[in-house]
Amino acid sequence: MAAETPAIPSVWARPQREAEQPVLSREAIVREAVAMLDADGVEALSMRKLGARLNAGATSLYRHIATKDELMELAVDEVIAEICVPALVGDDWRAAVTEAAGGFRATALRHPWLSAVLGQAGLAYLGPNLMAFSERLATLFADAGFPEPSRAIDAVLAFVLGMSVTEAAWLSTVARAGETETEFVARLMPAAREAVSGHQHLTEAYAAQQAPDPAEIREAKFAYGLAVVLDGLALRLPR
Amino acid sequence: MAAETPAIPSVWARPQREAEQPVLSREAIVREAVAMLDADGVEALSMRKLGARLNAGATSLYRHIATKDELMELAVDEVIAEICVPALVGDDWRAAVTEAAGGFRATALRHPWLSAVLGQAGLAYLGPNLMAFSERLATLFADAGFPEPSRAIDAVLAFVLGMSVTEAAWLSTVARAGETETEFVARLMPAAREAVSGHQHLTEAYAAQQAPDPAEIREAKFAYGLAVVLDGLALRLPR
DNA sequence: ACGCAGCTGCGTACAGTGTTCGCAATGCCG
DNA sequence: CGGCATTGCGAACACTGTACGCAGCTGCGT
Repeated sequence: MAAETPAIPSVWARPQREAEQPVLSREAIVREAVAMLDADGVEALSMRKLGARLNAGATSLYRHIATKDELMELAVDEVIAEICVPALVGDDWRAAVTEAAGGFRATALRHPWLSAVLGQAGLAYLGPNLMAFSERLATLFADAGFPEPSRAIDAVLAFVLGMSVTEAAWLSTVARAGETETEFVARLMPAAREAVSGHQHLTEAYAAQQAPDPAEIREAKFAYGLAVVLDGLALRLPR
Repeated sequence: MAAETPAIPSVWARPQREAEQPVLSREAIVREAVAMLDADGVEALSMRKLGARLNAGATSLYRHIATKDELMELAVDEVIAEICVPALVGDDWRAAVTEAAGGFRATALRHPWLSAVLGQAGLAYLGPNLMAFSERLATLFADAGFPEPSRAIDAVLAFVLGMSVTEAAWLSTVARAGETETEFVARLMPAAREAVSGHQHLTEAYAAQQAPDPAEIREAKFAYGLAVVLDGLALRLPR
């Protein structure tokens, strides 16, 4: 086996920073990680693959990031920034909260891995974007006149998170199967019928919901539940 | 290197089914898996370790279980069985729903890995115990006279799941640190103060909640949010 | 202008993961 | 007693996250 050519030292021989790919940075890593997570889900993200996408070795990433878990925290905070919480205009706090809740749901569905990560690490993150999100929510509820804004926030966030977790997990399963939601539902029908057999109310419920589009059902569920929560909160407003 | 001794065939030489440990069965595997998950969390469960705990090789488990994901589904359904939903007596549906919700939360906190798994798979499982749970909830809400029982169920389940996910993830983090909740809170204080600095309402909220026991705060949050949801649902009862 | 320190990238290596496959042993049934 | 289906298992494969030490580049102080 011949040794490699001794590599004449020349400017032209040197690779000149690999096609001018900009340097590895924490921001670039997080951005690319989010892209990979969006594209192929949480189990498709490995340090080696991520490094390859950035024209870098796997272990180079560790110069900018302590551990994969930390990378996940950063990715979470990155997408949290997408949610926008409107300020309160007039006294229509319901509209504002509804928009914020819808924004959270939209983000969770756009990045279905988010729910899985939150399930493992909770909302205990201290990232700046999550903090800003919470603060905007807090001002919203405080401006609306709620006596215990943080309690109200916790209630609506719990509902929104629970809904989003369920929906996102379902969508991930559908995506893994590589089918559309309607196809998947059709293919799951036999097993579902079998599972609910012998349970009277469940069978009725299954028979009842026959909307053309499963996405509409999900959206209606979310709207209904959110309205319930907001109604409950409204009772706690002074006057 | 000498070959092993040729193993004289004798009754006494044969291991006689390894200390009379009962045979490997699906139920035994799931039971032990739940025990390991409870003890050391979701990342401590590996097929090899699980096999070792059952005096078996890792790959022997695959005779009874198709894949680790399937094992997780079985584990989830196993612990779901712990939640008991009371039947409706009289017209006090709030008490019944509150008890069911509390049961869900208690189970989720007793098995903190549950939320992590549900975060990846949602409530889309079709296990018999989950089905029975849903059916009992459905009869409860139907008996209470709700026009759309499944909508009501979805709303309260979303809230309960969201709360439980958050709490369980927090508790898992605390457990990984190997401290009590109060210790961990104390150690996290500086970082938290730093994170909320510059956010007026958050700072106030942090200053406000100074209960002696963090567990009490969590419980109060849950009770408050659940009351909100139930109030909202009550408005949807006919009459 | 030069030397040196520190930062960045990376190849190798390690311990561990889920899962497949072929082989051995066992228990059951005719 | 013979054959068969089931069960357990060791080895192997393709991966994973990450520690470590070495190379090269950059920029600073003198």
